[in-house]
Amino acid sequence: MDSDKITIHDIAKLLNIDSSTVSRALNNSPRVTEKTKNRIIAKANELGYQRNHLASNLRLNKTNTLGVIVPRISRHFFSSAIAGIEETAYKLGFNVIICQSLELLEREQSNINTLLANRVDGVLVSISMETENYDHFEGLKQRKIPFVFFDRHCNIPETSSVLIDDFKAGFDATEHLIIKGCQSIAHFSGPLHLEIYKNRFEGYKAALSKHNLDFNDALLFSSRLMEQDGIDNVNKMLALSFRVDGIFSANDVAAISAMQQLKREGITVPKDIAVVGFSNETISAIIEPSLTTINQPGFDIGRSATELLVSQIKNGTKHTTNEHIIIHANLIERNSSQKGKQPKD
Amino acid sequence: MDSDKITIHDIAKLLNIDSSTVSRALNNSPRVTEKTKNRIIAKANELGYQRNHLASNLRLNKTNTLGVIVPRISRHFFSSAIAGIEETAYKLGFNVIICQSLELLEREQSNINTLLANRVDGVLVSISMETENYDHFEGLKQRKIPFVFFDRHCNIPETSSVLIDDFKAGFDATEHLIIKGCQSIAHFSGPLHLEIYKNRFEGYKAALSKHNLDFNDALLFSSRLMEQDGIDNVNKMLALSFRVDGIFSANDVAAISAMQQLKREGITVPKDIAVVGFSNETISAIIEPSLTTINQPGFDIGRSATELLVSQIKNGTKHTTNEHIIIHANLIERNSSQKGKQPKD
DNA sequence: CATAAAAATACAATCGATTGTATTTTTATT
DNA sequence: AATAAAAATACAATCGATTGTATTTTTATG
Repeated sequence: MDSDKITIHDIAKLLNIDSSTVSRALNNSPRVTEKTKNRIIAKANELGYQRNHLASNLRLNKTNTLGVIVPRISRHFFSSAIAGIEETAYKLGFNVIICQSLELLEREQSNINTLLANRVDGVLVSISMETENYDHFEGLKQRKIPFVFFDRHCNIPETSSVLIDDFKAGFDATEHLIIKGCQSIAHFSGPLHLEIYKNRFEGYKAALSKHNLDFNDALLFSSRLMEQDGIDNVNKMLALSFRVDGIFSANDVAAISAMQQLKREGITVPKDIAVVGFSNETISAIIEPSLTTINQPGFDIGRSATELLVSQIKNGTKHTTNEHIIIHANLIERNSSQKGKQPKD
Repeated sequence: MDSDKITIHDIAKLLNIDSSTVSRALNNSPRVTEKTKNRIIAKANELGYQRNHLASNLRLNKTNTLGVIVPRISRHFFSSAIAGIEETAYKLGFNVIICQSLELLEREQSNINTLLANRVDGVLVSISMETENYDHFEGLKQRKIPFVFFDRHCNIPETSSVLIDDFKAGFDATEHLIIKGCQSIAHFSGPLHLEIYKNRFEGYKAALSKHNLDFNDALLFSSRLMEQDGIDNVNKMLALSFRVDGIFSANDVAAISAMQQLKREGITVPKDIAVVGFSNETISAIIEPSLTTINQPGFDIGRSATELLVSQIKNGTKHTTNEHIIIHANLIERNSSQKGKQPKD
């Protein structure tokens, strides 16, 4: 009945053998005969034995736990990534502790302390918008706790990451607008000290350049890409002395609030101004016009980052890894960029 | 330097006292003098001591971990609830393991096994749509692991839950439609074996009854309330021999896909048919027309459920609790229900 | 059959914190 | 100063699994 109180000692006693043999058998050690192994496993199943991870982990000095730091769980991209992380982690025998930075550097630091106190075996991080200073990751390095950045990474030596090719995605998004006929394309960027936004911006410039369009400083709007920022950007943009006919926004949230503000101002998307977003939030397929955007496969990124992290944990500290995995992100063409055509469903 | 390797024994040695005294001091036991307590605490801080929870938990036979089972992390309501759970749990000194059932009974059962194997101290559950059979919760009961339902609960004796008043919310939503002028209101329900949907449905009927409208069986559409279900429901509804002028959907997802299908069919919301949803997904404020809906405060529900669970854990198994907390859910009036008026932003 | 080599299993310490019991130290009382 | 009572601290076992070393059993070989 009290099947959760069964220990290897109980099994040992019932079988008249030593608990060390039971332990070895259950860990499939070659030091135990196949025959006794089978007896032990049979008895363990019969009793409903479940290994006590606390004891095991204490002895082995590990926790089998991964820490995750994301800006915000409720963002679709991050909740998908977490789904991928959890699923992969459980499969590989790890638990997961999730922390939100809420885009605040201070909270990100305290998250790391929480994870340190919990002695996690490794950490997955997508940094906050405020993070320009990476000192708080030194604590992890010192204690030789491996960590992997996903999506929002930073350029410090000897770290690993799982990313999309933000340069290419920015390029694709911008080129798409150009092909659709845009000549004067604004870019709504996030903080440019973050690699992802820098790279998307570089991609934007490269696409302009390829198509012989000049980059105009006045068309770059950098913000935190919150809802209000999309509105503010549109207002600033409309105050310019020349016309804009396309917007590439580095996230969907700002793209959508921008579209709404444009509508309020009597400007038609995509006829007057075409819009491309980034991330493929659930809502983007549903609003009208539906939003052309870059699909960031959150689940895959989470899975891949977890696999990479666990492989680093298993390899031990033999070599400080510096691996970078690129996950493919494709453009999803919807109505907000169909310049010249009437949007249809 | 190796501050994560400091143990109570190190402190004891340096101070020439016994490790048991150190342990007691750090746990603020009255058996240690204030003076030595201070010396010990000072030394612990100096060395950057952090308690090894594995060892402590092994001895105390607990994990300080809560399990959470939700249908899907990426649903806005659940990710908000999880945010509330995590925040509260960390404050109270607990970690959290999150599992997704993906609305599948089988996965829900295996989630419970995962949590059992991890020896969680308590579980928070929002059951899947498939769950009609509650045997898998028996395992928790047998091992005296307390669990609290939140939002999607079930009617088994001796359990606790944190809910909104679904009856009242259903009543409010329906009455709102009636007040706006609807006379023939369809209800898109979830599986009626689930308490929440049953109660919302009862609220719907009660509102009709209060306003002397007959309940018509043909206007009840029960489904899993996925995107496709909203579309299917609309099609069935339009095939009826009489006109419908309002829809109360038990979630936003189905409400939104229904609105889109209505639009495709050339029916105007809210003029021809007014719509009220349930849950206040992020998207609901953004689509056009914006969706009138019931706001379920996910964060608060998560917080409250966690507090309840932890109090049960701390009380031990002295008495099987049977507490039910009701969190207020308010109607958010938006454009989709403004019958007779033109929707505006 | 004897004996060395190999295989299988038992013994015992360990991970770090906790806690009942035993011992030492301090305080109070005469 | 002696002694009992009380307070402070030390000792040692424990939680359950793991693992290096020691011992026993089995197998192989002459």
